[in-house]
Amino acid sequence: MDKRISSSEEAEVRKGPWTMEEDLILVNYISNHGEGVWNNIARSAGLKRTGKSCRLRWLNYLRPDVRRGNITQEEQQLIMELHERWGNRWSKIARQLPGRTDNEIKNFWRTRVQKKLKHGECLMMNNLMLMDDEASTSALQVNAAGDVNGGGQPVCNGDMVGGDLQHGDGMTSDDFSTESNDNFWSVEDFWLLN
DNA sequence: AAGGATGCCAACCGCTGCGGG
DNA sequence: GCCCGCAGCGGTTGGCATCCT
Repeated sequence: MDKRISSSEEAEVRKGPWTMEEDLILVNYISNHGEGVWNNIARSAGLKRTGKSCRLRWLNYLRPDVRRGNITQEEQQLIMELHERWGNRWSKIARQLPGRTDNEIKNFWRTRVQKKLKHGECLMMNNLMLMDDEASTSALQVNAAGDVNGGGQPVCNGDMVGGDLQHGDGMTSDDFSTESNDNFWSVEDFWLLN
């Protein structure tokens, strides 16, 4: 390896949260030149980011068709079904949900669904342990392996409807605006700016 | 009101597959 | 057939926000 090059390049590469300026540069560049080889985009646009990082930022945040905000009940249902069918194929699942990114779905699954499932599993385990020690372990294995199958899904769905969805339903448009607040800015602003 | 715990999300990292030279 | 570079994917982490005690 050429240490000279790698060290100087490393010093150039920026990491961490994207600034508004960087976002603007990337959006402008892509709207002018279109998508292409990401490493070239990063270089040509004058961004001190890796192509990988640019791609991720574009796909997950800056794309004009990206939908942000709460996952709707229909989407949750669909995610459940697709996950049951395909497992952790997030990109595949995301393609069935227009405007949603694999990252978003993955995060959604990990933070909410999985925890609900875990909770459901705990409740289930408690019940089973009351019934029979041996049976509880085997039942748990089946549940864990089958993910949202069987016992998982009802618990999850019911819980979600009671918990997250009362958020989601009541907040849809409102939440969209607050979602992109703080140090982040609405993507629509970008496209308006452009 | 303050501090700690928890949840959520953006971004990074490492691996894999694919296409071109 | 092999090597290299790139894109895409899934897992993981860090930091901020919110909630709870």
